[in-house]
Amino acid sequence: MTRTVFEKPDAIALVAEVFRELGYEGASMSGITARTRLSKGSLYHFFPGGKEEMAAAVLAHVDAWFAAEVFAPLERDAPPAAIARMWDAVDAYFRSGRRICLIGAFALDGTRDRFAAPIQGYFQRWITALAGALVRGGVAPGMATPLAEDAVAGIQGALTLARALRDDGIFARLLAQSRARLEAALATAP
Amino acid sequence: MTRTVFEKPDAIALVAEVFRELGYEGASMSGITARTRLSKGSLYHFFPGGKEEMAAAVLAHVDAWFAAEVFAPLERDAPPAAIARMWDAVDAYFRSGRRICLIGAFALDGTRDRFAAPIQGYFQRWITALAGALVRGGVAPGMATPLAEDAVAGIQGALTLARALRDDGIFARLLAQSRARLEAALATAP
DNA sequence: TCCTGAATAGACTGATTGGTCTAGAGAAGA
DNA sequence: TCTTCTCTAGACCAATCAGTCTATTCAGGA
Repeated sequence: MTRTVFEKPDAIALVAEVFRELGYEGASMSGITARTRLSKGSLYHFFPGGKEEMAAAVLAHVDAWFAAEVFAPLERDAPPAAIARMWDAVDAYFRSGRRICLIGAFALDGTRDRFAAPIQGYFQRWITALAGALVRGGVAPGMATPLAEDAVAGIQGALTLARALRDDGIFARLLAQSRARLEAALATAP
Repeated sequence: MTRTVFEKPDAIALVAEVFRELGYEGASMSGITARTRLSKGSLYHFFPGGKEEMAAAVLAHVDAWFAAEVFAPLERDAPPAAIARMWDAVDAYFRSGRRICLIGAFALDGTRDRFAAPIQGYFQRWITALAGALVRGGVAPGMATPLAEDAVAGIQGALTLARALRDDGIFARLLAQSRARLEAALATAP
């Protein structure tokens, strides 16, 4: 019998795709084993806490990606470049709306209470980092947070509409509108 | 033994709240019977097709409410009044973000494929009706659809953020921003 | 008053669930 | 080569799942 050896990061990425496709409750252990080709033995070896630990690991994995590619640049780099990078990263990550935001989906799900802290932390940090970049870019502090909230909400809404309408163009169209609003705010800033 | 008699519309409303709370996959029959206080006998009497028929009835019920309270007025009434009514209806229906959009949640869920047609129809009609009202209000046809898409996406995103952040104020704040954008577009229209 | 049929309650069933456990494969160091 | 330890395979388990079925309760018409 051939033995394919995985490492934990591989397992997390595979499991993430299953949760993305089926949702937390919809992803049964048999569904996960079938799609990932990982046996129950492997899965429980990597995630002794079972499904809940798998989901927590997946959320942490997504959060880490955004922290490195989006949040940290927003907190660190020059505002216009960091914000431009954010839009590009978002479009690439969500594959023009064909991929969903697991953290957003979990927020709407019955799963919300179980993972409240990481879900809240992810969005909170995103909004705070973006608002901070806007302020550093010259936007009035009182305007920065509403603008940031609007941009993040716009992205989540765009993902919902892209999935609902199965329209490949709408995600990019909506992103372009949100992006233009932020750039207009930066352009009129002192 | 006391016998509490329900009618189908009552059953639909009760079941809708359970799906809202637990999601489609997360709502087991025992969970539904426990929360609605309807026995399996009653449930399968009203919905012989089981869970799937329950969910379809619930989606149709939500769609009918929006059709009557939002879409038809947008298609029929004077644009500024109809659009104002839309914002008020949305804020009231979603209870300032404490209630979620079942149709939006199903769109992100693994349930999406099962209910693709009603989900797509709901959002499509909303966007078309709103864009039509904007055009009748003097907005350039080329601008109306992007504006309408942006408004509907903004509402869905606001629901996601309200749930994720557990912030009672953010939903109203985001709605006010989207509303102001539409009103600005109408005000500058000829 | 007796029917009829809609509505209800909940025991029951086979399939599936999340999770456990044993057996063994294979890589790495001694 | 032998030993050790990580990882894999999948049989197995109790609990729960969606769905069926029978018995019963009522309300309304005849």
